[in-house]
Amino acid sequence: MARILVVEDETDIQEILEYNLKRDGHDVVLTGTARDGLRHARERRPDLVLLDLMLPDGSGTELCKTLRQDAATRGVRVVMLTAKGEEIDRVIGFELGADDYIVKPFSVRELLLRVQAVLRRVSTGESGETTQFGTLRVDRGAHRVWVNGQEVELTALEFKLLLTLHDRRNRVQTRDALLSDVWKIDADVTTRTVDTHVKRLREKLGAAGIYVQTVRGVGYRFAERPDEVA
Amino acid sequence: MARILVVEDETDIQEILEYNLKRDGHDVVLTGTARDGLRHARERRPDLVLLDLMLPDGSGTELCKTLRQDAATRGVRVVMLTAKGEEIDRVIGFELGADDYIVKPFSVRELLLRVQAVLRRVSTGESGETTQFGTLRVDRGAHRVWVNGQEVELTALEFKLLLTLHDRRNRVQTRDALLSDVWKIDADVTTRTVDTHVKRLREKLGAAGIYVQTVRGVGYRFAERPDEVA
DNA sequence: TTGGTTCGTCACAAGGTCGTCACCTTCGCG
DNA sequence: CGCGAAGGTGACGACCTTGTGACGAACCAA
Repeated sequence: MARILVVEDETDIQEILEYNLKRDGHDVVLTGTARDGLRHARERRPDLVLLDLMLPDGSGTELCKTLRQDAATRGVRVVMLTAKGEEIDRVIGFELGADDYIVKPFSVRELLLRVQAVLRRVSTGESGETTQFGTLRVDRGAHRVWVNGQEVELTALEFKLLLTLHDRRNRVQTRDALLSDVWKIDADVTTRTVDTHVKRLREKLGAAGIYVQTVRGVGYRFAERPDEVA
Repeated sequence: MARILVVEDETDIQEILEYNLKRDGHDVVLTGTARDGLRHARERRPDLVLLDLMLPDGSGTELCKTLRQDAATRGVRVVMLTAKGEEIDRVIGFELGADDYIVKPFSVRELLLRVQAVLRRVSTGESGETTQFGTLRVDRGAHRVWVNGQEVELTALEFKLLLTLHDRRNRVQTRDALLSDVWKIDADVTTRTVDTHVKRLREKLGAAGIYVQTVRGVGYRFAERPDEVA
């Protein structure tokens, strides 16, 4: 189905990834170091690299950056794996050019779904960096947002909130889910905080604010139109 | 909030789990053997199974595998409980498709957080969450409903009621069964409340309201045609 | 330090939701 | 047909949820 390179030093995680990815019909190669990872990536040009943030011989972020810049690995998709609490978040991950970002411990299902999603974007030619959604354009890497071509200034938190909603569009997100995905692990905030930031986000998005929909008694949903067909 | 099956032979752990999960608003059933666990899982279709690795009548890994393969328990989430030192089985647990694992002795807080996280993925993770039933289309993830392509706005409670009826379609649900499945655990309401909400649901579903059928003296049934029997 | 920005919380108001009740309609049965 | 019971219906009030503006703490750059 796709060629996937796993760069991860913990052998049990390696095994889990190998077993499940192969079961999903992928062609899997395992490496435990950044050096081997880069070599394999250049030689084999995998479709996707699953990349641990913490590696024995260097950080995964460096490798990620290299993969992005190296001509030999142009077009390779990168999904970062990070342990909870590591000083990186979604936004930083995206700045490095990662296509997605998964926090350990992760559910196997979730991982497979994300991998599928990234691969799907590859095959449909959708860019990993910027996405157009209705009148809204988002550039993850540059951290910029436009509504009808007009740039909108968002704070880091608002941007992250928008990304999270956008990435799970057409799915209701409970306030708790948003809190755990957008806010820091140790953040001690109430669910009402989400409301306030949703309000500010809508405000800044202007006309595109209607994409952020309230599902009363449940949470928020990002969708194009009220009657959109799922 | 969710139906949780605990398969664990140590009674003190059982008690801790039961107490805390119930306090979190979950509906909890306890079993101590793999056999009972499987039976309950098939009958009750819990949202989540908390599964001890070491059971008196067989390993939890076997049960996990069975739960994954059995059509009657499709979609059930599994969280494995393992004693320290059973590290090897951690990998096996993931390979078998467990959604998470927790090492004993665990902090109650951590357990509850993990359970929450896994349950949240249930409602947001799965793809292909829309089902077509006659003229009715339901998207669980987005919390949206269409009748003949026209979106219908349901409240959280109405939506849950519809899902519950739909999931047990062609089978009569007594008012009491609906109350315990749809309403909060501590809800103190009369069975007539169900009637009222069925009425509101039918009203909003319009033409598709005929799917919600009254079985006089018993309860309600969700079916395509009035004479359909399961 | 100072000034500006960002963010979390609060209180309030508007409106939505839900449980109940009284009354009406329908059904099953003789 | 008439009766009683079960279920449908409409209305209402209590409660809950969310949007909103304001405020102060924390942070940061100059």
